[in-house]
Amino acid sequence: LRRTSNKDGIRTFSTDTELVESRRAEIVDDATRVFVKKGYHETNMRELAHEIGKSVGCIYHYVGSKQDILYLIIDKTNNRGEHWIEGIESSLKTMSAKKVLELFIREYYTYTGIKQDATAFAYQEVPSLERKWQKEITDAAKQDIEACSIILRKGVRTGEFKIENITLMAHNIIVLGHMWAVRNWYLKKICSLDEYINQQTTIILRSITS
Amino acid sequence: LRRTSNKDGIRTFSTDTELVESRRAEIVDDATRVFVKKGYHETNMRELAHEIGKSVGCIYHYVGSKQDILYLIIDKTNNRGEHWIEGIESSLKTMSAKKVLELFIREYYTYTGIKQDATAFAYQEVPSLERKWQKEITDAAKQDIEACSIILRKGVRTGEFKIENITLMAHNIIVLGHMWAVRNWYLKKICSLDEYINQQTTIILRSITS
Amino acid sequence: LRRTSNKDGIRTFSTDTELVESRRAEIVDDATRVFVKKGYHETNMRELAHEIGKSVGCIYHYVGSKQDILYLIIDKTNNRGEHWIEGIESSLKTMSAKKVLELFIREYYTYTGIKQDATAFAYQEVPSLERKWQKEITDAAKQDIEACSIILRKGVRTGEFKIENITLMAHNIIVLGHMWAVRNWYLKKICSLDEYINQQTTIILRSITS
Amino acid sequence: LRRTSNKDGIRTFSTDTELVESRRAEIVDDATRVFVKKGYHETNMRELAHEIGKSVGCIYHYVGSKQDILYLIIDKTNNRGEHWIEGIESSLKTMSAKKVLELFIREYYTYTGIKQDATAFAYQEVPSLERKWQKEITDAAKQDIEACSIILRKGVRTGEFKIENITLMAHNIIVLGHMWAVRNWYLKKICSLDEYINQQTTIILRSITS
DNA sequence: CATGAATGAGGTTTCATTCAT
DNA sequence: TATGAATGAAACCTCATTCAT
Repeated sequence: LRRTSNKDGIRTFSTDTELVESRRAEIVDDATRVFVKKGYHETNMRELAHEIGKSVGCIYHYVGSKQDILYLIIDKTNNRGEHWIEGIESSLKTMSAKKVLELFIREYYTYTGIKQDATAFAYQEVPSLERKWQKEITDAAKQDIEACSIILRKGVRTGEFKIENITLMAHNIIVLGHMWAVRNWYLKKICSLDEYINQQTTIILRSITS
Repeated sequence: LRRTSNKDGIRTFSTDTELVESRRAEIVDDATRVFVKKGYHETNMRELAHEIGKSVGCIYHYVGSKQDILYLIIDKTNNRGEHWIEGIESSLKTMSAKKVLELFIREYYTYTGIKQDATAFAYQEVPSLERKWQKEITDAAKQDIEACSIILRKGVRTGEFKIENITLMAHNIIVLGHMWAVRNWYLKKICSLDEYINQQTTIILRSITS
Repeated sequence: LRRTSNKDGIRTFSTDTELVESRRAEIVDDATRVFVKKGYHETNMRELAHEIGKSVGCIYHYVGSKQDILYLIIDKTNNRGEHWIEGIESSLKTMSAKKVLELFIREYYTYTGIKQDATAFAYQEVPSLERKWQKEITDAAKQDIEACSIILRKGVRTGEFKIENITLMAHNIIVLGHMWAVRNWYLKKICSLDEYINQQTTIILRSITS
Repeated sequence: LRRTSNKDGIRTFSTDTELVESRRAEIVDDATRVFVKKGYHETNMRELAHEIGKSVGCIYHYVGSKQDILYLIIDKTNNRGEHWIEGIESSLKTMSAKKVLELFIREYYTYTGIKQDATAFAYQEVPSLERKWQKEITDAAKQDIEACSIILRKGVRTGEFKIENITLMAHNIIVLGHMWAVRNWYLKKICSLDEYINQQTTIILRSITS
């Protein structure tokens, strides 16, 4: 049996693209749960298969290796950059930068909070991806910062914001969003996600409002 | 299997406490370098031994397992909480909270920056420690936040600062320090550590100055 | 590390009970041959796997450890107590104790003689089992002696035998059976198993016939 | 440092024969205790050294390898054959074979009983000696049987005994002596060594008295 | 002579991956 | 397509032995 190769560069047995997509979605979602709970390196394929209710063989029909699953999980937490940018650019036409920033923070932090496990997991496991994929992942990550930068730049241009280093500020905003997931073991004891969003928004705005 | 154990609960064959201390220090320092470069899970004990110029057997004289090394590395990046607190409390007697905070940020970020690799490594690998040790590590981590909180509380009391949620703010300050290490792949392209410290100090102060 | 375990408390990855039974039977039989020839401690798992024509991984599907194999081998030479007792009790209803004892000796010694290697091996290796299993093994061993005691007691009651210490005599009969295997390096030079059985029967009967 | 070689063919660093003898005696006696308790294969040299209050290096000054110690232990439980024979032959000149046999059994069983641990240990570990030494050990073991045979032969000649197979009978007598040690886990619950000797003597004599 | 730190080959066991069914 | 038994390379760790002190 020859293995075919799809656009992700991840091998499959099946050529039925739709089936591959749907099975992969199942595998990735379930594996995220399992890996987050037990750890990627600490979970072997037999356990994974058992936990997600599939056979080892079945998994390998839709995915070329264990690391492929890791890649798919991490990739899924990241590939939103373009998505944000589109929305932001149109919003900026009708709203103040401050308003757009508030909305962006709420949306981004909520989104990250929903995918909390996967986000925390990504922080942890990116370094064990092959270098080739690390590049893809970090490129995607840069898009989030770029999206945020667009808002900040606009605000500075309109005089709403006063920011010394826009990229650094955008970076701060993005990583503080991630921290809800990464440091949830600490933060969940001091506030809810909603409070976190409100309070961080206040803090951020105070530090950039001119 | 008679092995003595020292205060860390980490097994060793040697009873010469001083030798154990010094050999462990060597192992931990060298292993940090190797693990950071190649990854903890991706480096096997033979490679590690070769890279650090010791034999496998020699390593296992001073350490009970591979994970013990991981623990010692992570522990070393964390056990400073009490240290900060002492200095802070005495400084607060003679300086303004603002001044102490500036000094604290500079010191903490510099310290974290020097141990950049170990700090980033800790973020990545804490989840693969046994639960027992995770507790120890997170307890130590809380002390850093507590140290910072002391300064913020004082500033609020003296009216220098205006802060809605002190713990959250302290948490922000601490994690932004860590981010220099964790996100160095991105940040090093936009500023130096010194610039990072200066700019973050400005941002933080703007967001809390009353 | 999810592994199911069957009634023996010996771990396996398979849930197919029948397959487990049959593969274990193969492993135990073949391993007995190999261990007897090369020694348990002197044979490593790679060699064992090679000699029995299975892969190392395959062995570990059906058995949790090397010592499990040792236990299964030793257990197999022992778990017959109940079996004997049944037959003995029914025989004693229709035959004289002397006749039953003669038959028992012949059967027991023949059985032990067939499993010569395993019997000798058990004498040698029981001490290297964990204490928990040593108990199981010695309990099983006691049943053989009990089986023999039943015959002797009956004979004493009917006046056929005159025995000072029935348990000791039963013990003698059983261990002299084992000795064919354990001391075969010596005994095989002086008689055949058949001669051994006949002559020991004569000796035993002379010492207990009233 | 070259290693010299003494008459046993066991290497030493020291050429001071007397010191070697006395240190070896200490090592062998203490090691017997340790190996009997924890098992030969289950005790490593570090543990052994610790338990017998010597350093690893010190042991290796007087003994060439771990197996050498095993050999010396086993050898010590066996090399008595000639000793018995001498005494027996002179006794037979003045006493009846029956009387000499009684004395022999008492002495041999007592001697074996005193060295119970070493005797049991020898049964267990002979197979893990190199073939060359196994030969030496079994040759020594044969001398015990030969010693006993001399008595039986004399008794048959004088008409005191009636024995079908003298060697087998001698073998029985010897191994029943060993069994006190080997099966002590069972026998100690049913009689004392003294009772064991008395009762076995009775049983043996009943089976050979004409 | 005595010590015990150091060595590294080799032990047992795990586990990603394959492939016959 | 789906299964899970089988594979064997490679992981972690042990331990008999050496040798500088």
